Amino acid sequence: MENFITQCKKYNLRITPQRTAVYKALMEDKTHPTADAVYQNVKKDCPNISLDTVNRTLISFSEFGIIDTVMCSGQGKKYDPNSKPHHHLKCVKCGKISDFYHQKYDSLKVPSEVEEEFTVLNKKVVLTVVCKKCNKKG
Amino acid sequence: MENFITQCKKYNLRITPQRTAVYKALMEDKTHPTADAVYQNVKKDCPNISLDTVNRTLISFSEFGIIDTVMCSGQGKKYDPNSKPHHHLKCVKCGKISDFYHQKYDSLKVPSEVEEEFTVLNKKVVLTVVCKKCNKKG
DNA sequence: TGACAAATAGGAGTTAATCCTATATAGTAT
DNA sequence: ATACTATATAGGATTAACTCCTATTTGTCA
Ligand SMILES: [Mn+2]
Ligand SMILES: [Mn+2]
Ligand SMILES: [Zn+2]
Ligand SMILES: [Zn+2]
Repeated sequence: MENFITQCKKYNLRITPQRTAVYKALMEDKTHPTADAVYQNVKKDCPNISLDTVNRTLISFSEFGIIDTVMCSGQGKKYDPNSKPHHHLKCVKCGKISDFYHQKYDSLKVPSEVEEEFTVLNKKVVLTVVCKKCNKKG
Repeated sequence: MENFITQCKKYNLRITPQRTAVYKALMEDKTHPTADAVYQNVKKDCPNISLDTVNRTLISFSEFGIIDTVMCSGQGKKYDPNSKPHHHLKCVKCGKISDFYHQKYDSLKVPSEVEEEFTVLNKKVVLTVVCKKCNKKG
């Protein structure tokens, strides 16, 4: 919790009851929750919180790297027709996903425990980033 | 294109003009398109195709590993409050994302070209898979 | 304690994605 | 070739995720 206060001060985020409740709910969450799932949890502590506030809070936390995004902001699912071995940069602000090529990453071995249990269709390294353009903006 | 026919036969997908057109459009696409973007491209060849068909086709292609998904099926963006170094298994059928821990992956170095241009908030290896449950179903 | 920018609730609006159903068609057997 | 049947399709309806809007409240700092 001290960590929360430190982070908020660092990024000039006001310490509101809503933000605190969202942070707490996240710290207890071992899943990969959707905004709505977080909303449902937070409501226990903070019954009047709005879904919009939860969404805004999650977005700002992710933009500062306090939490990671699994699927990023933006409109619609995205598909990847590029079948060459490659890796991804995913901008947490604008949602853009760019390819990069890096041989050292191509040769990663899938752990055998995983291969025994799952059919692996694709593997890549995904870096969550803030891109140059978005860095300039704010 | 022979590849397309091979894949379709392998998975018992009928070779329809719509499916062919979607495949062609994907092979020419160097971006990470949304279903709607694919739809707009395919319409040039195939003006009467419906968005629903494009969506279904993309989902089936991704389920067979013909293309990869960047953001997966399912409802809503997902956030990740787990701040320990870990990696992801993303089931392309049910959309579930599970954590796995694998030390060899934790120590990946970010290429310096990337670090110079981007602020890196997080890095992980993401494996697109079909999970055990979904494998059984079909 | 007062001033002000930041944050919030709640509802409206906007898209993406899925579902539904009647029609069409690809593949296969005759 | 022809007929048959499961598969696939178009197009519209519905659902649900997300964002935007505006009046009101609240945290922070002087
Ligand atoms: Mn890619
Ligand atoms: Mn995770
Ligand atoms: Zn960006
Ligand atoms: Zn699954």
